[in-house]
Amino acid sequence: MSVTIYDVAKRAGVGIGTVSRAINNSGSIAPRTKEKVLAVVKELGYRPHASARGLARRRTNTIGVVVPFFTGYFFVELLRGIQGEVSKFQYDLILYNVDETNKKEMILRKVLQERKVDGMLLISLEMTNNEVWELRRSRLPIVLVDSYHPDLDSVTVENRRGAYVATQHLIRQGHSRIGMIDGHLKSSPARVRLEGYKNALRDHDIGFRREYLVISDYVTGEDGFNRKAGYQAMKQLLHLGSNRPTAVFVSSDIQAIGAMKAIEEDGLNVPNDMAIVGFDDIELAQYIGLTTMRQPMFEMGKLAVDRLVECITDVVTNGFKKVFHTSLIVRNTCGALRHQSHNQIT
Amino acid sequence: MSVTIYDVAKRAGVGIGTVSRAINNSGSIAPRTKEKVLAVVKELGYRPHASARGLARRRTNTIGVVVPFFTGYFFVELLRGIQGEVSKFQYDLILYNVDETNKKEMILRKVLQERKVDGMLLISLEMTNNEVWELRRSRLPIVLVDSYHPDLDSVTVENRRGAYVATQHLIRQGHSRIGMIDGHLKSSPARVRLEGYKNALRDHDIGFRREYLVISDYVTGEDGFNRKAGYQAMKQLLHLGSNRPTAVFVSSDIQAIGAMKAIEEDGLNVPNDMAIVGFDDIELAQYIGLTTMRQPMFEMGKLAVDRLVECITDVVTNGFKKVFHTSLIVRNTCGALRHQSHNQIT
DNA sequence: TTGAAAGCGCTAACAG
DNA sequence: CTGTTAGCGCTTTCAA
Repeated sequence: MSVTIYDVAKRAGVGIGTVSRAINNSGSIAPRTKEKVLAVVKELGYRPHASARGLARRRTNTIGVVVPFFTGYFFVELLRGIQGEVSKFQYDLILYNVDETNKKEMILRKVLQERKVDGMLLISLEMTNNEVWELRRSRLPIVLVDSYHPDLDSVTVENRRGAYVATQHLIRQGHSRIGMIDGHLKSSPARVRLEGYKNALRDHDIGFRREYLVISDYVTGEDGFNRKAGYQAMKQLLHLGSNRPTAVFVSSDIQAIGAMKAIEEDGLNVPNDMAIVGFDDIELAQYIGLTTMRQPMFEMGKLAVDRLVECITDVVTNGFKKVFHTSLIVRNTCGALRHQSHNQIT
Repeated sequence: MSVTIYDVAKRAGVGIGTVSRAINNSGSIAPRTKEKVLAVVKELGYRPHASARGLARRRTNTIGVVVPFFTGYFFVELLRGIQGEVSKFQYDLILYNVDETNKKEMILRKVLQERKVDGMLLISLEMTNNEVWELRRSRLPIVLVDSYHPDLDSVTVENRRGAYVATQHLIRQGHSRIGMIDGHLKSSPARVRLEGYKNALRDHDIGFRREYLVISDYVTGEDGFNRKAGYQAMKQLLHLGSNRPTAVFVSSDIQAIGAMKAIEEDGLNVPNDMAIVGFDDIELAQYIGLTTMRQPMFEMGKLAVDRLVECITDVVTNGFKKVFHTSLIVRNTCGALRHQSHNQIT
């Protein structure tokens, strides 16, 4: 069958212990022996069997990423960052998807007990205290990405501030009837962005109007951060007729794209009839000239992996919290550049 | 530490063999015993250790997906289909990414020898005869997706026919100066689509003009199926001035989006000055009204997994070839609907 | 420095 | 039907 450590040992005329030491540069081993063994390893094309090694070493060199649904573009960018960094550390990556069938608790329990992974990245996942307690008890290294819990390491973004700045930007363009389209409030970024939006209104003495807030949860089981949800939400705002807002802060770019479709269908113009600011800065935002709050998704993924690997390999103390900044990217949909030339593709 | 099969056995007052039989419903076991064991399993929250099981059983219940880069939107759709089906079969999914650092051969060898997965899906990966030979020798079940080799199972799409239909559609709109923007020719879909394009021209007595064909390989290391590449390629076509084509078949929607940006920047209009047909039907195609050839990405992923699992669990004969059909989705960028109303979001 | 041997936790063959 | 035992392939003491 496959070549094993015994084959290598026999061929090199040594014991299997020596082979193991050679390939792991562990213990002490004579340079000459090591060389000889490594030559045989290459000759036979030997590579340790992952399960055997995992069993003996209690480490799989695999990390798990748990994502709620395929949240789409945000997640893809993040995954890019994660994937690159993971493979840099010579780890493999298992993708766990939570949805209606695979409930979060089930997956977490499964992952914790099977010990198929050495650590986990939980993406945009709201954790209850109970769940956190279980996680900590299992001693499996965990890093939260795009969500927060005081007792776990996390990599997040300044959602409150970001939403605040976005809203403020709209206010500064002279708007006072400013709506918001948000994702489902079970998502904590969605909740926090709503706060930021409200704070900005309050600080500028603009009253919050319930009818100007639309929470997208159009499709059950999803988080509302998708194009259709944005489309539906904007339709709802447009039904307000002449009372409609003149500007809307949309909680994700992909929803903003849907929203703009709705506006266009109504024969209205962005930004003249309705100004829009999104959130995320996905690749397409640039293309369609969407003003948005950039979050450094790629870097977030990368950093989360760095931290996770650190937790796995070193003994570290808990309490890592990294909060990335968002930045306002002004393009055409907010009206600020109304009389300037279009931006270039870079 | 973690609860093992011994803990369960002791608590239930049986041997470990019995526990194993109970949780695997293998061998024969008295209903009462089984019940008792299962109760203890639940009580203790026992779950077999993946590595130990993998070692003993020689099966990991994991499948690997190898993708070249993150080919973007096409891949995301595919992954959706794959992920859903994989978890339906109770498998986990390891994502391997091939890029400059992680060369294809390295990854394949690694995967074949580590035996971390029970089977592999290779996405859009061109395989040499040599590689195929090694794959077959390893006896690891493999299914090719979006690429083809006579000696391996594969799930593909009618690229030639698709490109033919797209081009023909443009011809039928009255165009005779028809260009093509293609991905890098190391990608077999790119090559085959080029053939389809040429065939359509030939069958309609239109000469192939070298200057109307632009191969995007703008960014090294990528396959050209991205927005910037499409943008650059269209720029190049527009440099032809009044000799430029009046219609272009673009090999992927995401390139088409870039191409349309270039057209717009030149102050030209789609479809009046330049008609466009794309390929893929990614989610955004609908939004921007892009006429395109739809390929059933989700279904392709699903079917590939079905077949792979079949290969893993049953003894099957080689030679599975599924070719999905493409279908022309007429929207606004080809000019066919010039005088009709816009399409709706569905 | 190195070989031999004892597990790692589980499955599966083998007695009973 | 069920307990015992021999591996699965590797890492890691423990002597030598």
